[in-house]
Amino acid sequence: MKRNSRLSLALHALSHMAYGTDNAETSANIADHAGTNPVVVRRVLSKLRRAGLLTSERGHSGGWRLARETKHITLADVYAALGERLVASEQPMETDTCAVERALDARVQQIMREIEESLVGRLEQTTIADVQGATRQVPIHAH
Amino acid sequence: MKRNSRLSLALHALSHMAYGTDNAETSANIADHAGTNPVVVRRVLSKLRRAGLLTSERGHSGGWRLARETKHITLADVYAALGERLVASEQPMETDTCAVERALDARVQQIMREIEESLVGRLEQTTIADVQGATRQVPIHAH
DNA sequence: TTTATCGTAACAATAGCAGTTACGATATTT
DNA sequence: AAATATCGTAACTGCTATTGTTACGATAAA
Repeated sequence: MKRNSRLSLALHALSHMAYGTDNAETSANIADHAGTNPVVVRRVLSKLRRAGLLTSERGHSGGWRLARETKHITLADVYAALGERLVASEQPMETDTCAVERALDARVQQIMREIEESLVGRLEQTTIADVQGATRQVPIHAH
Repeated sequence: MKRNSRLSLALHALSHMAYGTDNAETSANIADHAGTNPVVVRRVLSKLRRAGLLTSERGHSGGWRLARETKHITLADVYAALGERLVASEQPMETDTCAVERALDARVQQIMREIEESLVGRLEQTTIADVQGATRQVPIHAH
């Protein structure tokens, strides 16, 4: 995995869990399928848990479960849960520059925020159910 | 500067140059105003030059000039010139996984590409002239 | 009691990127 | 011609974010 791995890992994991039987998915299992490490999976999914998108159970036969139907989880939910800001970033304004530069800086940051908002708007239009989409009818088998 | 520094530096520099007199802007000058280093500026602006967004002249009294009017440079032009891919990334598909996983992977990547496209669509809606926008009437002075 | 699992801390390895120095190439100015 | 200013670019350093990994305690089922 490389860039945007958290977001794509999250989407991967959520979609994968949606296939699942009643059993909870373990982070080891998810990590296997996503080609990464159980701890990395737990790191990412724990953010989704804090945001109420899924639940986890400790102990023997524990694991992860979706907290809602896939069609009620949007990519914007996931994006927010991860705290991602792909476009805008929170930069404290420089105070030692002249007025023109400060104004220009503020304007650039405002534009970036507007584009970030528009990205989030787009993410709201897609759900995890949509991500499953075309793959949903593929028969389930033991991996 | 920190995240998305290349994009925001590019916007900063382009907007700044649009204020300019007939004289070319030097990378040292731009770097000063953007709070960074001349080499960093040249690194970023040379990509914009290769994309035909601006020109540069070497030698005494050389520097950078816009190649077009600001209203004919969109943020999508800049984004493409920089080769940025904020959402999607070109990941070679894993070949050693099972069919379900491959299908899911492909689907996630497709979704990311669609969102990337939608981001670019949004960027096409804004020009450098728009970035100047509210700051344009601020009087020019010697910095 | 054993086993499987999450939760989390700590650390190592990596990658990407900004910053910096240096210097050649080039063009203007004097 | 010489001096000067500027870009173009390579090479290197340092920083930061991220992923990978190990370890271990807490917890719950078998």
